[in-house]
Amino acid sequence: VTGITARLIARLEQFGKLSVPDQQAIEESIAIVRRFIPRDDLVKEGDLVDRAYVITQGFACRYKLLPDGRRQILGLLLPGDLCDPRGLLLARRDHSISALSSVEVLVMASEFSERVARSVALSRALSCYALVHEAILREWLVNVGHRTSFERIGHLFCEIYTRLRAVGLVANNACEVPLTQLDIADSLALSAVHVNRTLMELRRSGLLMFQNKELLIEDFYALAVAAGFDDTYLHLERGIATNPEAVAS
Amino acid sequence: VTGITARLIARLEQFGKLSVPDQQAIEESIAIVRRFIPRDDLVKEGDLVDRAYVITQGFACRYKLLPDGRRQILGLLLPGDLCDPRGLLLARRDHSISALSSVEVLVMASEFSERVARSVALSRALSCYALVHEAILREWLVNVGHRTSFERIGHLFCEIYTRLRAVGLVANNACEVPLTQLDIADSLALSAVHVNRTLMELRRSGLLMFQNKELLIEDFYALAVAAGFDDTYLHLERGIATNPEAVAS
DNA sequence: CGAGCCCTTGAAACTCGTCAATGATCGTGG
DNA sequence: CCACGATCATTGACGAGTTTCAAGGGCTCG
Repeated sequence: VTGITARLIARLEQFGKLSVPDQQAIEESIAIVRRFIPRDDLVKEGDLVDRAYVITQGFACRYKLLPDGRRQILGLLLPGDLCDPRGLLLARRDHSISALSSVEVLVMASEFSERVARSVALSRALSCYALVHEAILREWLVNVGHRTSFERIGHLFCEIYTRLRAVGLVANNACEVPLTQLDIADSLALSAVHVNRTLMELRRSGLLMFQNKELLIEDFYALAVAAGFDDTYLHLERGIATNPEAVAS
Repeated sequence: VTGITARLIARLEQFGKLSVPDQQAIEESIAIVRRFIPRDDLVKEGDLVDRAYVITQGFACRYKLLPDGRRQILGLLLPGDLCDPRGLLLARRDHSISALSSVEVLVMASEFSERVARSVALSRALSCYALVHEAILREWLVNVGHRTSFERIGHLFCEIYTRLRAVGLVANNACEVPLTQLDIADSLALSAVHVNRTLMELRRSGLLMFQNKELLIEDFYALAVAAGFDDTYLHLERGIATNPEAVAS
């Protein structure tokens, strides 16, 4: 648990130094651990939003269900991701969150939001954090809107790979990606059938392997080029990630 | 100008009462007026982000250009919209903003962000505001991903109509929408040719008229049903828009 | 009066979705 | 221990929605 909070703090400090009390606010706010199985909803649409939480294991996703029963996945929540720290600001959530694999989360105490409000640095860091996720959402719109199925899948895997690498979950050019082909299809607005075919095409082209929930990318650069992936939108670089002038202020 | 700030304050107060000093912080932060002609960039990708501003007249959009020259519009900025109040938090912007019609904006003074940081209520209101725009972005993803061209265009017009109505720019079931068919195409990830054809289909079906930058919706409810539009994601209702528990805290 | 932008229309090509059926794997209970 | 249902991956054939290419016309503005 300490490892997770340390990592989370490091991640938030990417956007500006946090004081010791700020760091304590995070550490002391961790209340309980909850576990979910695949397809379990962590939060349902229409729920009164409640606590913030941190994903510690597994993949989850934000999604909306359409009247015809189809599902659009709106974004992935990976280990280390902080969920809805400001979520409690809006009355009703307009989408749901569910587990894609078995998932473990750390639920933050309800005082957390008050402590955040009291700290300028913490508020600022969480706003930055939210901005990054908004940037990811924008990139997904571009992905779904303007890329071929081949590029879309490649791009999604580039994003996952890069985000997992940032939290130390990539080894030997490989990482665990517990997504079904249907999950990928719903993320990219493709049919599962077409994802299957395109996945084989990607494998044949040698750009990636994806089997048994294991993603292997031999030559990341080659895949990135083929998929039009540019990691700027993930705002991962420490130091470059924040506007120096804003930090100074 | 006072009308605009009054409206902006009212809009932010949707998310919680603002004190008199908070309101003054907004009023006194307005620095200069700038004007842009269509296709002018207000902010370019890669720019060091700078000031916040308010659109007072015209339509602008966030967009990304793809390597092949195609453009994906990521969201519309309508009169009354506040732009990037937290924008200066991230070092480099990952997208551009340009004028779609002739546009007039009020640029906020650079102290604005400092004054926001000092006020808990203002920070909170701006976070809510950002959350609403994120919700709109999510709905766009659903729109592009899972709806037919007929529904997509209908949905976009429903959103524009509803947002303009909220700022008093709808009269006699009509409003000015200075978008070209190409703008619509780039917003919805369709070709301009197909937008043209679908627009005629919409007109023939009697659901809407769109000619000479003028949008007319006789029976909004009928269009909303046909397009699968549900305005929840715009979080417009005053009072219902915020979580009472969070307000209390 | 010409240039540029926008709207309109037609025909052909293609990507991708739908429908349908088969296998593979796995956990559960009989 | 095996049968069963469930979930997921795979494959083929067909059809539909959209894109692309191409060309023409209307409008505005310099």
